[in-house]
Amino acid sequence: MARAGVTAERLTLAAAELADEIGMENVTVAALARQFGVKDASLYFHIRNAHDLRVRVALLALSELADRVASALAGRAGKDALVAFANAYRAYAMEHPGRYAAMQIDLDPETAAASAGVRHAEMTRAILRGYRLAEPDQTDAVRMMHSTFHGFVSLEKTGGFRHTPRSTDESWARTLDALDAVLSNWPA
Amino acid sequence: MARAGVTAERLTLAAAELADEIGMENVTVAALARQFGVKDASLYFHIRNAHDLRVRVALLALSELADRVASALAGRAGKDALVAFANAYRAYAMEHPGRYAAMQIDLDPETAAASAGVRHAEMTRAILRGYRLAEPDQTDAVRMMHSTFHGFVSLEKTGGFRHTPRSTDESWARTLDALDAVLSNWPA
DNA sequence: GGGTCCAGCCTAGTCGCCCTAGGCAAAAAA
DNA sequence: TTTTTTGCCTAGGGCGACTAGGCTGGACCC
Repeated sequence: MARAGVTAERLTLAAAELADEIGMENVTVAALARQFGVKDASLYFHIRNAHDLRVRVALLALSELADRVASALAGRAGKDALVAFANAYRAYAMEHPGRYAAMQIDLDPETAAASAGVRHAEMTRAILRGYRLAEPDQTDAVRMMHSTFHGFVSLEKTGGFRHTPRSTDESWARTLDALDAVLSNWPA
Repeated sequence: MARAGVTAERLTLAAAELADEIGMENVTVAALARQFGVKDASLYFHIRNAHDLRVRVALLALSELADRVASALAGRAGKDALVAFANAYRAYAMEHPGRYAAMQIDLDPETAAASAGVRHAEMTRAILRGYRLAEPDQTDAVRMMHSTFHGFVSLEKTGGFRHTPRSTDESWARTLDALDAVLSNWPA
């Protein structure tokens, strides 16, 4: 019998693409097996279980996102860097809704510590160097930034902004202006 | 055979409480039936299907949250109102993680239009009256506010802030200060 | 009080998914 | 070539979503 050449990496990538097409909640071990022309039981040689698969997709997504943010950030500083970061983040979420959804599962601490989430956090802090914030304001500002980005993207995707005609692109741009303003003048 | 007295309302409430205890993703029709000492098939007389149940829980949660925000807001204005709104929002999400998770499913437009989400939106706009913002800045500001609240709560819950020792309560308070500052001085 | 109706429960059964156990053949190693 | 490992298979159990069809307790009507 010809072997399908399944590996954990190929499974993870296929799961990520499937997630972007049909939604993460519909990515099942059985559906994935079908894509490879293989029985579902066979996949358990490569992944531990369904949760393991989701974690792998989340880690892939975190790493891809960190890469995109990193290259968007190259050579920029201040508001320029803030906007580049934010746009890279939102663009990734819009292009890859399934991967973005996968990123939201909570990883156990050691997995999270070994993930690209760390690079992500470092880049966020790097942006704030342009705004000269000392601790603990810096941590608070990082958290606010991240909250704004994630909250906006998440509400946009679940239709939380649909009831108003205003363009979400415009609102996004103005939100970034506001964020820049408050970071430049962080209240005591 | 003694009747269990199941109604759609009681099912919805029980599902909401179950969600807060074991997580929305574990609220199944079968589990709910067990709580009522009834077979799962029997529940289909009261709810259309599993999705219908989730929508009912979401609507219940939206309505409860709108009530709490409304009473928190009574008699307040300006930053006072902003903080009261935000704290009511976050407190609800922390007390009722399952209900909060249920709120995130996307409702079809007409259901959403008939939901308490509308009251919620009105109250958000009411807060902004204290900051004297005209359209379209008002809409942008509403979106930013909502993004910040939802993003913060959501990241806090999925452990996105765990890698830094800083108290999340403190960060939350400072984030609200920052939001107040930027709303008071919205960039042109 | 007896008959009718039907809401509210039931059993039985289908299907899809998750996962384990054990078998067999192809590919790789010895 | 022989042995080992690897990658797939079939079979099967458990659980959840949902449908079809049957029984019954209680409300209403005469």
